[in-house]
Amino acid sequence: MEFVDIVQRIHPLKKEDLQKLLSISETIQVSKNTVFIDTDKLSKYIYFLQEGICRIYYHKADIAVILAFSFPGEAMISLNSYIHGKRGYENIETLETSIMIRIEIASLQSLYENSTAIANWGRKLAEFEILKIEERLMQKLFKTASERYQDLLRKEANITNRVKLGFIASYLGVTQVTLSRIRAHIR
Amino acid sequence: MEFVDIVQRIHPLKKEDLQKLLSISETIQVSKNTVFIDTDKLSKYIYFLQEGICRIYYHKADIAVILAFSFPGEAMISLNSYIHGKRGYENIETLETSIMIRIEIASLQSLYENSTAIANWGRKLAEFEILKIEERLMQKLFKTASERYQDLLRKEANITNRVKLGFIASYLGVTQVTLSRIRAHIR
DNA sequence: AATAACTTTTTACAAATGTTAAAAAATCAT
DNA sequence: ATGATTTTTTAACATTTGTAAAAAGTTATT
Repeated sequence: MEFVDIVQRIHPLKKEDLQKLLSISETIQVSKNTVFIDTDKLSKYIYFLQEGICRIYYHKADIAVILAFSFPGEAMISLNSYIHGKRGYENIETLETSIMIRIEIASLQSLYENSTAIANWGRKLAEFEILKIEERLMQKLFKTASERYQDLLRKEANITNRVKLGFIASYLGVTQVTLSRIRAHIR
Repeated sequence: MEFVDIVQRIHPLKKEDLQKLLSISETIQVSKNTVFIDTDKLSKYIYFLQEGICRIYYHKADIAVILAFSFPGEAMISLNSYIHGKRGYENIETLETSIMIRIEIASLQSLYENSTAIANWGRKLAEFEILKIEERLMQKLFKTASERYQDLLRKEANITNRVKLGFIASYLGVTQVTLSRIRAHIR
């Protein structure tokens, strides 16, 4: 998906404002298994995934718990860095070599202060992030691991070929043994 | 907490912009056990709780699952109404007679279009909501029901006098039987 | 092709939570 | 205050999920 389309889908901008956003964005390639947003570090950038797949995870004691996978078109940020300019909690890692657009948060924020349209774009960006997280929470509250596994397959049919089952089990909030039982049961 | 303080804590506004916000807000009293945001209905307002306590809940099949309690100072909205202007999923009900400030969403949105400062206020409001939901999700992922119960007591020591345990169990995501076991174990 | 390293499934058993029902305790209304 | 209603706890049993270890399957490397 083109970055311009990702931007316009959030909140339509006139050429002039769009140009301002594009002028502070750059496309980068990140190789496989690279942690580009790191717990306890300040993240200077907001990223938009264009190609590839990433995992967002947190550390609980010594094990990693996967909160979500990111697919093309989605924004990826360290929430605490973006919102408070402080060190964050999430790790985000590429699971495949990925292409993404990054924007320096500081530059974006100065656009927010100087353009009503871009401030509203930033508002819609935040609002859509609310819906994304809300969706995750709802899924967690209302659906069984088995249902969530089947939802994931429906959304990304070949994810089991791209992401190992241990990661998917972590995302579902069950052990890999339980996921194996779910898989055995579905067939 | 005064509404002006709630507003300024989200994002400081100059007198002029603050005045615009105040001019479209009104204080209302809502009596106990009133559902003022209702599943499947469009909610025309955003609310800020000044006094009282509310529960945010969803219906799963025939039972209600409590997502959160709202305390003074917090915003309460039907997310889908606020963001998409469509019917929402959450129910919000007063558990005590409450005082709240309400603002018509449509009026607020026209302020967003015409004031950069208020657009940025709306952006910060959305960003803080992200953090609130993120916090809920994190608690759900990383903490046991027992830990979350103790966290709740630490935050609102007398909540067990104001909210029945069946509601607290629903919020914790366990049955009331399990909550009784937790309480018996803590003592 | 063979070995090593990693991933996934299976098994057996333990621990935690749910379900249902009943009893006990607390609260409310007259 | 007393009986009625609601809320909370306890008990017994069923079900689900976790833990640990072994087996089977897959992928990478020499």
